[in-house]
Amino acid sequence: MRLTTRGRYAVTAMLDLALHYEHGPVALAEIAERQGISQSYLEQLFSRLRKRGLVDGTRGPGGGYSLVKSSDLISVADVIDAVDENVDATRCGGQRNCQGEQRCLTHDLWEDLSTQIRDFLDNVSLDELVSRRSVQVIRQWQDDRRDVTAGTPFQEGL
Amino acid sequence: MRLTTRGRYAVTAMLDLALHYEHGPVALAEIAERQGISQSYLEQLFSRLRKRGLVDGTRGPGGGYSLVKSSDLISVADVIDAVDENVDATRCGGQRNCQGEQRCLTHDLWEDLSTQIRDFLDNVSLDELVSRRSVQVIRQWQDDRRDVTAGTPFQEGL
DNA sequence: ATAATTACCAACTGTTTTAGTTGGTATTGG
DNA sequence: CCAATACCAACTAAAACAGTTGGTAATTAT
Repeated sequence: MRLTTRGRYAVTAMLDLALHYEHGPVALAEIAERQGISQSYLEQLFSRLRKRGLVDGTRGPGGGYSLVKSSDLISVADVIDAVDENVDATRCGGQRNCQGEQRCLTHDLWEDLSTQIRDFLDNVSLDELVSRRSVQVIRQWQDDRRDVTAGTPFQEGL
Repeated sequence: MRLTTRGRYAVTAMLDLALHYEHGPVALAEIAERQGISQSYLEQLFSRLRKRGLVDGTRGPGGGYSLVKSSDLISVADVIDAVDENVDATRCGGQRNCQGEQRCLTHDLWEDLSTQIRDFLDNVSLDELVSRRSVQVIRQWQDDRRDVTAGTPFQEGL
């Protein structure tokens, strides 16, 4: 399992969606503003998320994205997998037997670690993240801020 | 804790060193040949490893690198830390409080995961890797191959 | 002394990935 | 019809990665 910043972006965006999709679809522009991620970069991420059947897009005014499954059925690992589908065929990127007859010395080590990471992320659902207090605090902050200073983004965290 | 391919290279090289340093210092040329890593790239990695006090270089013919501490006192996490010292100040790269007042939504998640990974890698010593059967098998293969086809590298695994 | 062997060092290079931009088309609600 | 949205492909700037080049310094063997 690869861990990239793109994966982190995707999880953040999906969590934002999980936090706001009760009132209908959420526009990417909203997520982009709240989370400080470029909208067209989000488009690329959501294109992959949609192809993996995690989200559903509806066009037109009032449109946006919504979750296909309920948030307790989507794990963080699901999101990362959807977005990091790229496979690094050249090197021993983790899940690959390095070359012809031989494996690299530390192959098993990285495979063990990868399993460990996957186990961890498989067992964290979006729903669980939503219910964390630390998340709720930030949600409140972000939602309030948006009401006051709509259209003036300055923060750009993950 | 960041996981990069550079870290993997470093761990592989350090493991090679742990496997061969009994007969005195090991030249980078040897490690480069056995593990299929470019020698000057290894130089860069060992420069960092030396500054962290993990290895010691001796110049001149018969020279090379040796471990400063015994291999059971060097963890995989030590090696990775030495080599990935670079800090990503701009984004929430893991150990950083993302911006002024606010943290990113998933900050705690990544911090938890990072702790998990560190716990894992802290508890794997080079010595433990040396004693793994999978490592011994590859070691045998690599050492044999070198005796026969010295100077003809074709494999380039991690 | 000299030559060979090694570490050590800094600057440069090609490739890939990342994050973002630009400029569109398609669909839909008001 | 118009505005808002998703959807799409091609391009771009910057960074990271892996490696190269061209050295200097120290040490051993001859």
